[in-house]
This record gives sequence, structure tokens and C-alpha cells, in this order.
Amino acid sequence: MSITELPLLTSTEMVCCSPLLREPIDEEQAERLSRVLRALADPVRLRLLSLIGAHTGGEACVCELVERFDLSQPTISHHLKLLREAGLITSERRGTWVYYRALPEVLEQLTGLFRAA
Amino acid sequence: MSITELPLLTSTEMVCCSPLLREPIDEEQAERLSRVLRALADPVRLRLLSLIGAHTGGEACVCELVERFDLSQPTISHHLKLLREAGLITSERRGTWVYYRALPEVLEQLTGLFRAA
DNA sequence: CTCCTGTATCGATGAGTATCGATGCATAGT
DNA sequence: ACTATGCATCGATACTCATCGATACAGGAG
Repeated sequence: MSITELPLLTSTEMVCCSPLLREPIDEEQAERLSRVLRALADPVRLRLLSLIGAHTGGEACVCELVERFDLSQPTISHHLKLLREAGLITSERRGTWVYYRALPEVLEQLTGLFRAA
Repeated sequence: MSITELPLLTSTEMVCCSPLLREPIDEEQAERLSRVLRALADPVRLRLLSLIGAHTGGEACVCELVERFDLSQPTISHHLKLLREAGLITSERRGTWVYYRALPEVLEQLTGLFRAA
């Protein structure tokens, strides 16, 4: 190897700036991270999360969400449960209706892992 | 509604700063986004991606990756294929070995969708 | 209390997927 | 040409999950 082939930066510096690509994550981190990503990795849940976040007042009741899909109410409730268990939304019952609200913190944590420096 | 209850900001401004939560995405966007997230939503693939990105020189051959898991070589090859099809890594054959390299662009695009302003 | 409406849970079913062993393919070495 | 090695593909299997209808549960109305 000639002098011109010697790297000026270490491998971790030259490759990428994303923390995920800069440092190998361990199995436990991978397991936790994959749980959140699995909750997001579905087109119905992505639309639900986006609809809830962009809805007037920052919240939406299940009845409004069900109207937006060609899916049964139990199916929508199932997806909302998965989003809630992943920490992406919260629910609050007010009278007959249950309102869902987006929690942006988890998405921001993902940003921290994926972002370039 | 009294004057004090009138929102000072529109719903899209008050709720959140993430583009995903600020504007409802359509079905096609959700479908495309979910494909990338499905590729990431697995602990083995997350570790593979991280190992590749953090590896010396920014690339790793399959043989080095297989050693890190209690999984068969075909299984690792399968996961690498899914990561490649999602645009997260690329492969290059050099002699007997196939080297994989991380492509940070897709992760950065996710950051743009999830990030706070 | 009884009925009605909105939502969650349950059980079943079909689709998708993670995994493996066997095998095929490409390249290097002899 | 033959063999050995690294990797990809194939076919099978077990498991996860998306979806539904049926049903249970909670709260409001009468």
C-alpha cells in the first residue's frame, strides 16, 4: 500500500455520520429499535399516525379515522393499539369517544439515530 | 367557545414539527415509506446495517457478517438482499468475496420525515 | 333499567416472512 | 479440467401478523 492509499480519516469518520452506521449496535438495542420500526412499518399505521398528527387539534377519534380507510373498525383499533404500545400515540376517552394523539418524541429519537451529523 | 379557547396557531402549526405529523401522507407515500421501514424493522437487519456501516473501510464481506450471528449463511444472504432492495446497502463482488457497503441517503430521507423543525 | 352507539377484545383464517438444508453459481488455485 | 471456497437461490416449514365477524364493554339517552 502506497502512502496515497493511507486513509486520512478513521473508518468510522470516513464512512458516515449516522450514529447507527458509525457504531455497531448491540443485540438489545437492535431488538428495542426494531420494535418501534415494526410499529411504523405498515402503510395503514403510517397513515393513521399522520392523520392523527395532522388532524385539527392534534387529535382524532376512532370514528373519524375509520372513515378514511376501507378497513373494519376492529382492524383500525388493532393498528391503533400497536401504535400505542410502541409509544407513538396516546389515547384518552371522553364520553363515548376515544381520542388519539401523536407523541412526537419517539420519532425524534429515531431521527437522532438516522441523522447525518 | 370563548376567545381564550381560540387557537393562536393552526392545527398543523401547533401539533408538531415532523412533516409526517404535520401533513397527512397519501396511500402511495405510505406504501413506499413502509417498504423501507419494513426492511429496517428487524433486529438482524439493523445489526447487519450497523455492522457494515461501522466496519473498517465502510464495507464488509458476507463471511465477516455471518460470523457475528447464530444464523446460517443463506439467512444472512436473505437479509442482505432485503436491505439491498430497500436501497440501504449496495454490494460489489471482488474476487471470491462480495463486499457490502451502507448507503446513508435513505436513512437521511427518513430523518427528513421524522425530524422536528 | 334498557337501548343505542362507539370502541376494544376474541377467535379464526389467510398472507407474509424468517429460517434452514440442499443446491447452483462464480472465482481462485492447483 | 478439477477442486475448493464464498455467496446466492430454491423449496419447505414454522411462525408472525393483517384482517374479519362476532362479541364484550363503556358511556350516554330515554
